[in-house]
Amino acid sequence: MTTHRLPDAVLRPLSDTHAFASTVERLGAAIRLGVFACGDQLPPERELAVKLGVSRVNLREAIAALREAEMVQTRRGRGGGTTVVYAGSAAQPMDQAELRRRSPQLADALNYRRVVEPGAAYLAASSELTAEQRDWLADSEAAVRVAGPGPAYRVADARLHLAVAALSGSPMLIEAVTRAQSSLDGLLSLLATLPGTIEQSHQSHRAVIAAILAGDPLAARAEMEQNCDATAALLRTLLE
Amino acid sequence: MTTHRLPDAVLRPLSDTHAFASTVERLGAAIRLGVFACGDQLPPERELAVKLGVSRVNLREAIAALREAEMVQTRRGRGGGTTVVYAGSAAQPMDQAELRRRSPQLADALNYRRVVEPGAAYLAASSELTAEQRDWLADSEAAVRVAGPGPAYRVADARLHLAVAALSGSPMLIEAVTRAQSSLDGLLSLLATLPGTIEQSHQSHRAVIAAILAGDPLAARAEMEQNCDATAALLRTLLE
DNA sequence: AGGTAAAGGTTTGACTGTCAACCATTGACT
DNA sequence: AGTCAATGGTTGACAGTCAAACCTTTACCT
Repeated sequence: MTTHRLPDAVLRPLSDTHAFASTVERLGAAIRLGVFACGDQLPPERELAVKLGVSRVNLREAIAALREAEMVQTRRGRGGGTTVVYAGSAAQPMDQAELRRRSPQLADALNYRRVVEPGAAYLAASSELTAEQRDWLADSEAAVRVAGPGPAYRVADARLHLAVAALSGSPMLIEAVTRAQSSLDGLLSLLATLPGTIEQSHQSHRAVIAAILAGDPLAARAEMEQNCDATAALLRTLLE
Repeated sequence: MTTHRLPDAVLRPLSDTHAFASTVERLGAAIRLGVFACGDQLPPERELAVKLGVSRVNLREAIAALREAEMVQTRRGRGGGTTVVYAGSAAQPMDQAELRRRSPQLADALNYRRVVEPGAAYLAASSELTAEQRDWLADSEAAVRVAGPGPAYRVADARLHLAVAALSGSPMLIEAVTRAQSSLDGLLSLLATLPGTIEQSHQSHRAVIAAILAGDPLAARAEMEQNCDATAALLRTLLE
């Protein structure tokens, strides 16, 4: 029976070995992806610890690590807190060695992304959006167009994709898109410097957002698929 | 700026507070979903602990819990081990109270499933499948047709869907489909007793598998979407 | 100036999970 | 019968995690 492959396919170690490392990873990803923009303040530690589901002690260790990496600054006292600094360029594009080493996971993430992001776009287009939500989408799209090449572009792009995911209204899909964007961050940063690619992406984004705002799920999905395919095609050549 | 919603959408507590509970959950799900069929032996504890990424002590506690629930039996000594018994009917269909309580999560899981399962079917249809893999698919589909209504049907159905996911070759998608199936298990068990529904599913499954074997990704996805939509339509009426 | 509130910083003790080594039981082989 | 090997069962030391209480710093308000 070939069915015996199922256990090996399904049973996997839980990635979350150490709460500390996992928190560094998640918080770092949130900052790199622009969930917190440069200059933003993180929520107070007590609050953030609850949101992340870790103890304050551990969250503090994680923040200390990010401070070490010069991604955040901390001020004490009333009105103090932890401030994001230098967001975006903290994601150094991968070098060749790392690319080759992580090639299988990256290829997987590209496939995954091609499934979940169009799915999120589909759902977002199916939803009744409030005026505020429509503005958010439009603003995010405009921000991508305004951002020049480089880290700023990458951050704006991630924010747009996460906004689409958020408007899908599905927590499981939001998490999925976040994971995909996070896994591919180093890779997508490589594309953020190619003006030709960026111009193409602008059109693609415009089409996706227009379809979502028009309430056309199939079109939104198709356009998002095209967007993923276009970037994936460029990236796969780097993954030999 | 409405963008301030991003942090709340993205930052979520990690569900995996206790390794023990999490292991019971994952192992139990694997058994309920038929990853291990009734009569199968689980791998030796030392091996399984590694695969699940938990200590042996914790795995043992989890197995003890499953033994308490009469889902497995354990024999000591050489050739001994833990054997799955009673697989499938251990998933009691949810009652009204639980349905209403978990309604939001279930609705989310239905959406999620509608994205990831068709995506997995698409990828599986895009892959070059070995003869063995093609047989696995065909056998899984036949097993669903042979299974009568009730728990046996639910298990065979889950195995088929997981097989499709496994053949997508994408670990991230396999995990996604596993999560979706696991979240919806209690709900889908409710449908496993309706002969009309089952007959409809048979045709749907046949179409999905045929499209995958024919190497037609778009058709495979479309058919899987129809399958998800059909069950979701029935289930959503239960989620008021 | 003084008080208060809001933040980060620190300490402590209990709990949980992990790891490694060892024990006990059973079947299979010689 | 005797031995071995594979398996589950048990224990104890160590490290990670957490919750809660407390300290320190700082800005704002009166």
